[in-house]
Amino acid sequence: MRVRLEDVARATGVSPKTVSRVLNEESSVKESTRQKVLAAMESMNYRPSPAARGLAGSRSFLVAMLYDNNDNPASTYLAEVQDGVLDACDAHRYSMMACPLRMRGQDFIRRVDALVFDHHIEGVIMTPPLTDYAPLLQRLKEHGVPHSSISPVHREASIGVCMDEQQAAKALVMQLVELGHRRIAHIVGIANHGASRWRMAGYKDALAAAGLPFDPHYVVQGEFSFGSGVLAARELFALPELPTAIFAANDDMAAGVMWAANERGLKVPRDLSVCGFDDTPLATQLWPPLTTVRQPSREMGKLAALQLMEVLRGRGPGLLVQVPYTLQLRESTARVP
Amino acid sequence: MRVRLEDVARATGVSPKTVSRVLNEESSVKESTRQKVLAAMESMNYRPSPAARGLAGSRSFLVAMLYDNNDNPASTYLAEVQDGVLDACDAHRYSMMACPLRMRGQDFIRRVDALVFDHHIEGVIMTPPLTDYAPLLQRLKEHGVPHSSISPVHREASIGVCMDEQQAAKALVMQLVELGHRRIAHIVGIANHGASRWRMAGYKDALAAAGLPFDPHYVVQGEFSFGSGVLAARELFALPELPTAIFAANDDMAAGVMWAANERGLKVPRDLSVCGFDDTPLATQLWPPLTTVRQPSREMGKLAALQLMEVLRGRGPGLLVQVPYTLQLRESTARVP
DNA sequence: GACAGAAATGACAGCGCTGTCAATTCGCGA
DNA sequence: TCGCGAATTGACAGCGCTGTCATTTCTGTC
Repeated sequence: MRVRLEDVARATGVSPKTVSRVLNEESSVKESTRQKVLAAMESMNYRPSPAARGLAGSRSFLVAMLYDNNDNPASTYLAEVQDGVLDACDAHRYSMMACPLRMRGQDFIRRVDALVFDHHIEGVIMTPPLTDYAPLLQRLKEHGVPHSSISPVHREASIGVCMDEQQAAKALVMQLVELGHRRIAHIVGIANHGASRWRMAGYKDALAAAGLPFDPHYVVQGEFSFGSGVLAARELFALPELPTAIFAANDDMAAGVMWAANERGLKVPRDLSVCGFDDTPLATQLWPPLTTVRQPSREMGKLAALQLMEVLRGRGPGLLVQVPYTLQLRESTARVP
Repeated sequence: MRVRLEDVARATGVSPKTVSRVLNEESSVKESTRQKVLAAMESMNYRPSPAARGLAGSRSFLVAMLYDNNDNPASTYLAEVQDGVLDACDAHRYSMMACPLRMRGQDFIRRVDALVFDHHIEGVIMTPPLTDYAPLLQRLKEHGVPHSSISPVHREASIGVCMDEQQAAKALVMQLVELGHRRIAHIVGIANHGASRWRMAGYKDALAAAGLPFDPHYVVQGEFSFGSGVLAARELFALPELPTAIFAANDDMAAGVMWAANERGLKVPRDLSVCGFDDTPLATQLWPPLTTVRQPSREMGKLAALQLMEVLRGRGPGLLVQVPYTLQLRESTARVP
């Protein structure tokens, strides 16, 4: 029926345990034996049973991708990250379970416990804002589950992947300055997201570098959603002196700004320059196409998963790797008339 | 350490096998016994080990969601479907593996075999165009794996979920007719997708019902992507008599049409009415907001998964359930001047 | 009240693999 | 050549559950 480890052992003339050792890449196997076993596995088309490995050993070859399910602000982002994670899993013969978590209530405890106890998941990959949700981190720590974070706020203690968002935001706003803009507004994202902080910090950095004053009136609170971008823009349009450029902390809000500009009869980029952050597909689907910062979500998912697996395979402590950003200068920004 | 089935048995005073029977909802257990066992499970917080169940029995409590990974046209759609599937899995204590498949090459065979042999998945949920990919269906059949389809082309032989897209498209185009439009163009989706056929058929139905002639010049081939929408619209704008309304087979292409309209200096909806299909988040983020048909993707994912589980639990042959559509009339369509 | 047949329950082996620990073989200096 | 620690390998039990088949306990009938 099924080719078992024992069959491979018999074919090779060694004990099942030795085959098991080869399978698990344990070091104490003579190279010649290893080759023989590998050859037999290959020719017999042997495929280990995850269920049996899970039952007998402690390993399950399962990782979980945890993400916030409360609102659905950027499902494109999640989809891309997930694709990247799956890529990495594929390469290392891991499987991934997608696990949406509701942050309010105790749901996440139940879910995490289920993952750990029922499925013996070996590790976790998280996206913001879960990356910095203390109760969750706490629970993972209690269970001793390694985790890899994508764009976590606390960079010191984390493994995973991040981008220098502050530097990217600064570069983006500097572009606006170079185009002659002096009244540059910023729409902030959800308060406790790292992304909000860094992008805001970059905005301030750029103002400072350009010798422009920081005016709190030009900073409006948003919450990463299209609708909040509309509202924030309306607020800015009510100011006595309109900004000539608006930097929204993500593309969705930037789209909202452009929507509100249309509503108000302002022509982008003639009357107003707009830029966002993330370079979601939306960015090139707006008219005019949106100037933004490309964040390689898929790549980041993959790298985060790879870092996790390094840890799981005991190949090192795991790193927080940094990926480069790219400015995407498009038609939604222009020189001040 | 861990509460095992044996522990529950001891606490209840029955044999492990009986507890197992309760766990698997087998019928030959006296009701009073069943209650006792269930109570014990509850109070001891017993959680069966999927690995052990998978090893011993034939069941794995795993289903796979298969989707096409070639291009990434509508990741929002996939993300919503996946959320729905996860919902259903949660309710029935199943786990889901996300499994992107490349249709070209033999990749899908390797992947499917891996799912079946390695993970013993019990069933599969598929999205278009996989739902009608003969080699895949063939392979699933060979393995005897039940599958549930979302919007499959061949409705007779399938279980899963669908929507009356033809009727929906017809209703949408009828709306345009009622607004006074006579020259209504259509941008078709990728050729072999059921969605393309049905939406086209609904378009024709509406023309016929309104007594309007079908003019092939007003039908342009697209491929569901934003870019293809732009190209198709440019083609239409090159016609001697411009259409007064364009029905694109999905929202992304409709967004492309609006983009091209901007490019061409046409004002939507004053000079041109535009409508799409799917009601993705994009629809409300465009200016003006897009008239479209709401397709409840998340609900559809959930229902497809539920149908699959009905089959897996032997509760019936499985149905192809139909979900209702909703017209979303927004500002991208207006009365002909 | 005895008995056939159905309903409910239990004993036991084993799913395919790995952990533990013991046994064997190897390499090398004395 | 002998002896010893290190490098390899193997024997065996058991992970937590379910399939098979035997056994016990109910039913209802005459």
